[in-house]
Amino acid sequence: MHRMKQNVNILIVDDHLVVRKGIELIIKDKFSNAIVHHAENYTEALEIVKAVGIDLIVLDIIINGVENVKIMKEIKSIQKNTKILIFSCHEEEFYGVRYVKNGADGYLHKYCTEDKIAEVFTQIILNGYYFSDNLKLKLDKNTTKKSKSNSNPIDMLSNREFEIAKMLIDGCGNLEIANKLNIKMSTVSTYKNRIFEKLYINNIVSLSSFFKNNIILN
Amino acid sequence: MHRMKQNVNILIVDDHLVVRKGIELIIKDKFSNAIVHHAENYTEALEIVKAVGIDLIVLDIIINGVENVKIMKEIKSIQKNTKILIFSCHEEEFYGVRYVKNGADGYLHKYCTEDKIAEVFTQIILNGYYFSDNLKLKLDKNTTKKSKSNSNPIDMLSNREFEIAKMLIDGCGNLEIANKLNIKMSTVSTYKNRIFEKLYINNIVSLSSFFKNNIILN
DNA sequence: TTTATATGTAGTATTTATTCTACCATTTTT
DNA sequence: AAAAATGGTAGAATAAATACTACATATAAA
Repeated sequence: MHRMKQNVNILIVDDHLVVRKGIELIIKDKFSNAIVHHAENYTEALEIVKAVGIDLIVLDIIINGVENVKIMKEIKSIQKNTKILIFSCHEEEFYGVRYVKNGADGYLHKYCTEDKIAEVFTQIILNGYYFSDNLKLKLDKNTTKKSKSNSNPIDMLSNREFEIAKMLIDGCGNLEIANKLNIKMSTVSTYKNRIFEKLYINNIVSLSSFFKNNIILN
Repeated sequence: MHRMKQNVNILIVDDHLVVRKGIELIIKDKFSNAIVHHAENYTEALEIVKAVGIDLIVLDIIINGVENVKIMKEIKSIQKNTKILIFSCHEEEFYGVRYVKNGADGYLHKYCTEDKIAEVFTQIILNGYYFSDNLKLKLDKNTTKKSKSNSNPIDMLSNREFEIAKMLIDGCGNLEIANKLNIKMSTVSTYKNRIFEKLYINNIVSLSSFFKNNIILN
């Protein structure tokens, strides 16, 4: 049977002071036993993780940043029991699976109530994780399939998919790509869909920033 | 000579609870005479403006929001002395001129220190405005010379074009945009063309990197 | 105060993109 | 070895995007 530790060390990582303050206020209000630490960037965050025994990290994610994944791994390698809660203003629907697969123990949208925050924090501290029902479902689907989750998601693209992804990023339209590669446009569409599915994205802007942040272009 | 009113009514408009809480905490800490109101959307905000004499509104600009400019005008039409401070996580470099030209009395980045917040709030309450040096410069250029040539090309976009550009960057499709803005898809296409022409580009990836590259990070 | 330009908006015809299904040849798993 | 994915490819129907034209109104220029 679980019991809440006497003191819970919580680290809030967010580059906006007001957000940190806001989270802190809510946490302190609900958990009298919480010790709240602040970090406004990943470097600072890692220093604190190294110095203090952090139970829960509230992490703001930079969309499509490779840093996100990297930092989660670093955190876990320093203190494998530290729980990571992604607290983002981006839709769980699109990013949840990817982050959980890469080490997050929970995903919470910034647009949520005070009570939700309390609930999620309690759950993640007591049970070690918190996933919405929707996210649970998606994770199930995804786990049954074999996953190369540890590596770069872009590695999951086949050669042809990769080739087409690059052309899309270059601003080529489907028809143009079809002509250049001597395949049908519908085929290009099929690839496009598969690429988007594999990377959990849904538009070309995301694709391009995804690639840029992973420095794989060319 | 100015003197701080006995009570200052401040309205914080932001869809994220944590942000509102954070701002409130800082404000209350610095201004004992502040009465803080919350609104999580524009409808709520307008109701409060109508009901209470608001001195200062802290307004989050919602990217892709139709409402940004419109709401500022509505606020001013209800209470022309209400000061509007844009408090955004988006670069002033990018949005500042546009919002100030449309009614904002100040622009502050969410990424700022507690002291900066205090300074800006004080200034805007006492003097009625706050602009960074950089923003002042840009505003001058934009007012005296009408040459839009040496300023940011993005400023050449009309409000509507700008609005649509942002939505495109966010990955919205034409139809989606048309529905959100209650206009025809062909109209969106027209805008898209004009945007591309004005910026000498021809695809959305370029558009997004165009915008990103025009953001001067602090 | 005309004139010209910019802006917000559509209609329609046409071009492109997407969806959904499907096929076959490799790989991988079981 | 048999079963299940993966990867490369389309066809056809449908949906979405674009080009081009057009027309008020607002705004700036002459």
